[in-house]
Amino acid sequence: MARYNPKDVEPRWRAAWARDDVFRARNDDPRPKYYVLEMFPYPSGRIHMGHVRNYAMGDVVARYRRAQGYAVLHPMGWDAFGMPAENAAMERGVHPKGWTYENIAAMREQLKLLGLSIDWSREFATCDPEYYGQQQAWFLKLLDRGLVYRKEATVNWDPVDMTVLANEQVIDGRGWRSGALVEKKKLTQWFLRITDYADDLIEGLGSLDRWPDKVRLMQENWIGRSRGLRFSFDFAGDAPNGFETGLEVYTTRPDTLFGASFVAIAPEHPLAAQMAAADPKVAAFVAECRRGGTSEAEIEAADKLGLDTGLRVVHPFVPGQTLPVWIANFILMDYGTGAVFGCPAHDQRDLDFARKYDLPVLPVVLPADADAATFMVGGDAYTGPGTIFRSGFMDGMSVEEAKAAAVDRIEGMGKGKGATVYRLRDWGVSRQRYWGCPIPVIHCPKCGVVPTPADQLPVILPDDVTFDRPGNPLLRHPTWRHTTCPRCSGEAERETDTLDTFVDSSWYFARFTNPESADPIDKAAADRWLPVDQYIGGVEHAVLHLLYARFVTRALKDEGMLSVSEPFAGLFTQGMVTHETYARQTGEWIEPTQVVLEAEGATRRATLAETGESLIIGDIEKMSKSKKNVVAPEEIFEQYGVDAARLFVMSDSPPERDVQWTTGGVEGAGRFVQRVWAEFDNDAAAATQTDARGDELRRMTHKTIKAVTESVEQFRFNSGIAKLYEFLNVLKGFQSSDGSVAEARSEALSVFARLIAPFTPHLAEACWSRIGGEGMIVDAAWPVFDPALAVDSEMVLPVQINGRRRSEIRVAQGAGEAEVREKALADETVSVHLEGLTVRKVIVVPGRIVNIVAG
RNA sequence: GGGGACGUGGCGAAACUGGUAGACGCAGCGGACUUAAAAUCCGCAGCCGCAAGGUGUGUGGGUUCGAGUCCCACCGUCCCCACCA
Repeated sequence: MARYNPKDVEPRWRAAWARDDVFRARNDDPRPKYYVLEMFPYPSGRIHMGHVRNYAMGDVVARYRRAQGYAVLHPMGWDAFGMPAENAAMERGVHPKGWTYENIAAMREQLKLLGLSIDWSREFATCDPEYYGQQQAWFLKLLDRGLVYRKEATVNWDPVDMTVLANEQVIDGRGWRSGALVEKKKLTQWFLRITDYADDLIEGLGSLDRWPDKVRLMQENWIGRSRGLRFSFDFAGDAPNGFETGLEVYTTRPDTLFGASFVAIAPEHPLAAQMAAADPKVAAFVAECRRGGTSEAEIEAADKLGLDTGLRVVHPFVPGQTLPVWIANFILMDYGTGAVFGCPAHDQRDLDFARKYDLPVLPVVLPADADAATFMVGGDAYTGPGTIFRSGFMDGMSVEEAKAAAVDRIEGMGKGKGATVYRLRDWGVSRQRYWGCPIPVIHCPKCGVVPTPADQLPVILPDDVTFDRPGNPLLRHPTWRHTTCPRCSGEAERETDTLDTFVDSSWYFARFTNPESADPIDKAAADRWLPVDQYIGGVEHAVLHLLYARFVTRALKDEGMLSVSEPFAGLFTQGMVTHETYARQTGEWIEPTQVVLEAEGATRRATLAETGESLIIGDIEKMSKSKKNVVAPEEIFEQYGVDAARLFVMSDSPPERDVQWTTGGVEGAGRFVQRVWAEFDNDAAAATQTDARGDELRRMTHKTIKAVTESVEQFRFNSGIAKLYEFLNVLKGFQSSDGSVAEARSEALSVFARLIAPFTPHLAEACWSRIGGEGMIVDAAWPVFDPALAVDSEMVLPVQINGRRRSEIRVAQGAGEAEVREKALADETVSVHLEGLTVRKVIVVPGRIVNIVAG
């Protein structure tokens, strides 16, 4: 018997799959389709364990569906534009293009080692002109439809990457890549009108029943729909210039209008700007507000600041009552109208502000158990339900009734309208970077913004650029941006901004259906394959990529290029690969490969291999270079084999949860691979008769088929793998030398090989070949579960007395309740425990349990 | 501040719609093989107890014949959003 040598066996099977081109998906394949996709990687140059886990999971699904007879599309590509390539260019003087394609080549080789069932013929990178040129084509169609526009806006400026960031890319006031504090800057930028689809994007979530609730909720919160009232206050006395129709505010609490004691506007509000121009005191205040940062800590610490403008507005419901207009630092210009009315009694921010500046606090919502005469608001605003009081026509109404009544009244007065407001902003897609898809428009001094004519696409990035200075290389290229206007043939300039790389990844799944198409999307191919049946990736894209992709899919559908609204019918968000960290007493991180671990009972010790120096065992964290807790996949493949690595990252934790990489764990997986092979290699078929022992094995076989199938269907790979371990342990007890089980055993081996094939495909091929399976296992059908063969003839029922397990009885399958009851009461151990007690009740749950209630 | 998820052995974790808690793996312990070690194989193992038995799924209550699972309160950890009117 030879030891199984993955280094020898695995490459052979990969070569065999490639030789037969087994994973190529054909658009004219008549079988039902199944599209499996994992979020495509950024070509950093090296794969890491996170990739191994992500792509192994997708491969399990793809191979399982293939075995079930689906026409499976499982493609791979590269999310290849972006900052790291430019950083490399600046740091090491390499060209982003060369750097990127070299990384792709290196990573492709590493990914291929994984033995994934990928159709490599469809591979592309988003930085291929054939891809981004098509992106430019649909971008111009959206421009034509008015879904793309240009405006001056205050944007998030990352001073390190020297580019604009979308709101989604600002985390706690810092750039998501650079970590630099983001600044506010006014720039003319390109936007995609995602807000046009805000409602539809929320509605659509309802149909995504195979998405995690968490992600749907995050998207819903991100879009942030709120219903309220938009209305205008008239000014008392002369209205400022441009505000003749009043000061417009937005509120979700029109029911509290009688409790209003001030109106506040944002420091960036046009009215504030106008007053600042005339009054240095106002100007100074506005400047002070602008200084505050936007990070969490700064907002937490920031005091409410306000300045009374001296202007007053008229209360819409109370004749003669006026309210002061303040400029306040806590009002956001880009939400609602940038102005609110303050009702301190029922809003905490308004209350804090009112207490600071000594403004009236007027309760108008009375909690159920409070007394109207004595109810007061102290330091906490009351935001709960209740009855409206001190509010004229709304008195006695509930909060909800009053909201509707106030909206009706304001609408009747012609002062405003019920309105829906979203937190979601339009998607700013301009990036002042080189390594991205050029925005295909031309700026003509006479004609304005002119789309690049279709026959001049793609607008290709020039290769001859320099990175010796920060900023956008396209802007300082000597010739690239100079062109002629397609309309008037006069001198004109190309747009030098490039598109946010999230645009690239918002439609690649559609391009995979026919990457060769002369149009952006081959509609027939897209109709054939979309939506993606199972999409797999990290939860960090819950609101970025996944929201953008849903939006672009809708926009392209409205353009007639796609038929689906939702690109991903099923979504799975997988957890990360983590590793324990080790550090010297000095705090210096130490790589796992240099650490020796020992255990004494429950105590674990780590020492430095070289010196024996005692190390600190730190937290378990996501593998990262900075903590030095990374394990290189290639070294693991070399040492234990690809299958062992794939098996381990899926076996130890539920797929949605983080998995902790341990040497012991992967060694265990490697041992299992060896034991599986030994079991197959040992097998020598003998006689073929089957008896009770054979039936017992057959029952186990069919129970395992059921369990593993369900595990794969429900993304519980860890449980499925555990069942396979168990199956192997049982199988060992049924050797072919025991002639009576030979037939059942050969069925068991055949089933085992096919069940494990999605997880450890190389090993499965070797086993299949060893038992003389027909063809390759990639083409073998998934085993079929036969319930009749899984039924035990006898079963063991636990017997409880007063809910405590005391004994167990053996009964025939399907035994009647009376028989079970009788047998339970007759049981010897049961009688002992029942001594001195009276049986009051016996509960028999068929096939489950017996509980005797006695006292 | 708002929203959400989760708390099970030394560790990662199982447990279908309420029905034998801890499957499977890691680490551990014992044994076989070996001159020895490694590897491999066989076995033990929640905790307390020699045993009988007791006890046990973050804490405290509740519903139920029966609760890891359902309900209430609390404690803790993690994630998302955040001066969003």
